[in-house]
Amino acid sequence: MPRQGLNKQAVTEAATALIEEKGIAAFSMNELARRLNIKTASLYAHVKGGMDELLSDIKLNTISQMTEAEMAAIEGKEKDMALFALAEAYRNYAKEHPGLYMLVTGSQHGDSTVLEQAAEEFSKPIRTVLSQFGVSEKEQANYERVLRGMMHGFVSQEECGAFSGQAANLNESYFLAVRIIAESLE
Amino acid sequence: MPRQGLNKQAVTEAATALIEEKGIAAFSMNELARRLNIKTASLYAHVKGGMDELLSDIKLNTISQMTEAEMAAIEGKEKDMALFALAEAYRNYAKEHPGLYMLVTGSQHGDSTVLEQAAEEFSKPIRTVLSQFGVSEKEQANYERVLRGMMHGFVSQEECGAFSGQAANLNESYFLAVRIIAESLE
DNA sequence: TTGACAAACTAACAATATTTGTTTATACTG
DNA sequence: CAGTATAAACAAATATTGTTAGTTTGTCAA
Repeated sequence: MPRQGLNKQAVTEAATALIEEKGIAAFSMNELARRLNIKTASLYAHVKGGMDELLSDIKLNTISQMTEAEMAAIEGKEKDMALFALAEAYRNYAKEHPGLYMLVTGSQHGDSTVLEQAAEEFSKPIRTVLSQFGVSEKEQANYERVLRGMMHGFVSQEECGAFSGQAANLNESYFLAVRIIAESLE
Repeated sequence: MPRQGLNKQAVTEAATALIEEKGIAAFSMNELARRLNIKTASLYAHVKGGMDELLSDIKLNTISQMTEAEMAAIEGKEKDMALFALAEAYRNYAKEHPGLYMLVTGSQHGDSTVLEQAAEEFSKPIRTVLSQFGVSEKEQANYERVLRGMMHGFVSQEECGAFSGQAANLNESYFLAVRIIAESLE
């Protein structure tokens, strides 16, 4: 009855905040509605596509923010410096927004349209950096996969606690991973 | 009424087969029961811990099989040859059992006990290979993370379709990734 | 003031995992 | 062979999920 005048954007922002706080596993339409002080069914007035549309929107927003942070990080830098800055920005975003990062990189639902648009935007900073090295177009495509695989693999395993061994700190390991790629690019 | 005499192992195998065929997203206790021609509630007679226990068991089995395949692949090989064989075996297993691989590497549920045992077993083939190179204990821990991150990141992104770009084939890209690490190890 | 729009509600459905209590087929025992 | 015990399978019910349809009711504009 109080009627607070929600709209799609407010709902999406609340959902994003919820995922950031509690993680993707704890997210549910019920929890989101409770957070907004409305009944669960009322959510569908604002986000007609339901949970799928909601999560797709959040994914797209997240990808935009992440690439934006990466582009800002590499701005004005060249070759090695740009590469290290990119890798650091990538990992930092994942660590600062673990829930959102997991949502974006979690494969499950085949939102082919979302995924395709995402793949395009996602690789822009990487291509920007790699184009500064003197490698062929074909080699650049290879290195894009190598770099992306490396960054995602390291970050996702770090986040889910797979790197438990205490020896050697994680920053050092990640730095080594990027340095290996940098050296190979010359 | 027919009474077919199921046991826990048979249920686990059926669940594994279901995940292999339809993928982890399509798995449910209902679907599993239908497959076994029993009612859903009857499953709990065999697997008392419910779905969690069932999936944990499958995860552990999968990890064992995967490491077994890797150990077999590197058997008798040295240094570079062992490294390439390990990387190939890792990727092959993931491609042959995409559903199981996703189940194991999907982070969500914090089965801390399962995860810890998994992490130990999972890294055994990697440590076996890396110990053949003349690097310090500490450097070896770094390279373990690098290699694991690389393999998982590449394979998981390949599997969820993130490597859409047509230029350069995926085998070549993966080979490059491993070669970069191999060269750095010398 | 009145009307219209839409925000929010109630009620209901289907599908999920799971628990409890009951039947009953099978295997073992006297 | 008869009888009993074990447990395989069941039916019924509960608590969550996400979601749809229909209804009430603020709120804003005419």
